[in-house]
Amino acid sequence: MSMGHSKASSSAALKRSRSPSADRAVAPASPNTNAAVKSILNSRKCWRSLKGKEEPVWPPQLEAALIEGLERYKPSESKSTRTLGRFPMRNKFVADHIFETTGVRRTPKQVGSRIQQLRDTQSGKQILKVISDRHYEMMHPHRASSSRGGAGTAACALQNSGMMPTLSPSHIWVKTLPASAAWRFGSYPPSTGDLHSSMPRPLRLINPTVTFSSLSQAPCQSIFTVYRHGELAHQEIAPVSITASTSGPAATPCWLYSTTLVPKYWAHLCDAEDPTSYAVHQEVMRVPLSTHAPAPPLLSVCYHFVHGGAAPPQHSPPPLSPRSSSGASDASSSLSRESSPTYPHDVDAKPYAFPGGAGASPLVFAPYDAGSPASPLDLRAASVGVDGWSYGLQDSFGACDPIFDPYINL
DNA sequence: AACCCACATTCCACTGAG
DNA sequence: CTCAGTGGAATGTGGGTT
Repeated sequence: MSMGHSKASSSAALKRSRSPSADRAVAPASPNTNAAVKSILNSRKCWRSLKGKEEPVWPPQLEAALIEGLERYKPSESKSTRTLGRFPMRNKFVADHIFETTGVRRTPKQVGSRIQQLRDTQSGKQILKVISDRHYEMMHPHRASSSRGGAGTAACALQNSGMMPTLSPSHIWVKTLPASAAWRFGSYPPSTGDLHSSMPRPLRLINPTVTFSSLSQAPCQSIFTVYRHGELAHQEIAPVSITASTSGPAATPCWLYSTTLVPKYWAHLCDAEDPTSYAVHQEVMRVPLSTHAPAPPLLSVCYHFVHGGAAPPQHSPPPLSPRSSSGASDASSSLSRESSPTYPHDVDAKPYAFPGGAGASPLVFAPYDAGSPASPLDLRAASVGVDGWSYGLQDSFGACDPIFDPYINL
């Protein structure tokens, strides 16, 4: 029988190499997808490259797009779906999704092959099981989810299996202009979910000092990973300074943690004509770093740069099903509630109610005071914010809830 | 040399349109 | 009924590791 598929990638994979950045190279994606992808990446032992190229066949960003595509896929009602337990057009959907999100073409056959591989790994099996369980439930909504172990997300599978690797990042969108652009005021209404800076500026006009707060003091450092077009571009560790503040709720003393965003790379970002091609992932880790029992980061944030005049991508970070189907950013989703790891923490996790912020909101984004254009990229408690936009964290230190669905308070 | 692993290719069962 | 299209299991391939 002739194959009905286009020939899968004529360039057979001939080279293997160590992960391009397997330890932490996860392209910025949905926090939940990130968790799943991280687990998959952690279980990978080596990477094959396309023939004649250094490019891996399934680099982290494609892996993320694949998982994301699987999450987004909704099976159509068909006989084959019901009787065979198959998912019609799933591989094609995923292949298209990969192309749409990464610009890289992978054939449905390659997708199928990769999925087959994933099924052979423990973490991949868990992830695929949860995803396919949800697909089954879409086709058989009357069946109780418990019969198949419950529907959820790939990340949920990891958490349930105790494999949740790390805290998933919050996402912050920084409206920016090309390096050569003249700075002008402008704004657009925020979309849902994540944080957005209030006005577009060239990066060089932003002071890259990031400040956040906690009710307790713990020495830590920032690990920055810079991605360009989803590819690892730079990595560095930066110190975090701690200062005392008395501006907490009801005059509760708290600590302000300050760090510079990618200090060795910031100038490079400022010079970039298209800063939107970059994303910066920050993880704040307790120091000294434990060598025998790797701790999850205290804080994980992805900074995205978007064109000032344009609305930020609605799909990035791509929401996962079932959240994607509703389009809602739901901080109380079952996922977020179920996903708190049990890592023992010794740091306070008390809420910090910022002025004007919702009591339950993990993040508070305070309005910009347009009076001072010397604007640092100021991520700090609203009560001490001077300029730019303010950013506060609740429950972040030690709580490690992977979902920091922020409230935007503009 | 044997083994492992990532990925490609082949084969098969099946659906659905014509 | 035929056949194109599809998903998935089985098998093949080739480079790295032991």
